[in-house]
Amino acid sequence: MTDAEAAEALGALAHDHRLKVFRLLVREGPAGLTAGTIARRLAIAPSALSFHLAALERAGLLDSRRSGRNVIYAVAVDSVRGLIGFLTEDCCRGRPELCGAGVHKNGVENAE
Amino acid sequence: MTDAEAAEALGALAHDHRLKVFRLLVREGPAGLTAGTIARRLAIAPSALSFHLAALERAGLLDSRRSGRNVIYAVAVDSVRGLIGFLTEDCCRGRPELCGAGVHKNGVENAE
DNA sequence: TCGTAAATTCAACAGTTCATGAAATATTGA
DNA sequence: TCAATATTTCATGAACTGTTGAATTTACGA
Repeated sequence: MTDAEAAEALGALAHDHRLKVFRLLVREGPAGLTAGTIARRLAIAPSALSFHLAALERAGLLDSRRSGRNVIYAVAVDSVRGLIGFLTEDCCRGRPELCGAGVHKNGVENAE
Repeated sequence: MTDAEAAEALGALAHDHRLKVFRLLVREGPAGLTAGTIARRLAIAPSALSFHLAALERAGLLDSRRSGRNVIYAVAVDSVRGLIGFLTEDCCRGRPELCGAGVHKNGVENAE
């Protein structure tokens, strides 16, 4: 992943409507939702939603597939994992104890 | 974390210079680097860097502290973790097997 | 083939963001 | 206090982004 690709993905998420769409689709998982369902649930005008879905898809965060008259959008799981890995790459120069990362390895999370 | 806070943080990361600054500081960990060092390493004009550091700090992604004539910037570890958690919250409605999340629990990562 | 539904595209406008370089502020040591 | 160093602030203009509603495209069923 290049800096430019990561910046595009982050920019795609950096908008209230798109972030809500993204989080809604994260919850749905690979099954996804139709554009119409998303528009109704989030009360976003169809043309605005289409604009935002296109931005998320262009950034690689969503995949779409047609199903009859509907278009189903779903989160692109691998891209999201790639983006998160990119952000935390080589954290603390490989000494995760410096920032408390890595506590997941024994299944214990910080209380918060 | 609210949608607006998350969107601000993501927007702060959605720029080539700021993303490079952030990733550099992730590598350095809590020790951080001075503004001047960052400017030199990334070849960014001081005034532009200051603008970008301020955006990252305003978004809660960096902390700063003064040390003599220098200002040291370091990644705000907890905020970053909070942001990532926010993005993946309730992933696949709690069935991580649907998207392959959770494989970390046994220490095995997807080959990629 | 029509009519309807679902989604996308388009153009215009308002608002926001960013690079630049000059000026200002903060800190140190002579 | 003065000069030097580190950093920030500010004004400008160019480029980009998001909203709106109308028009268009695609698919389905009668």
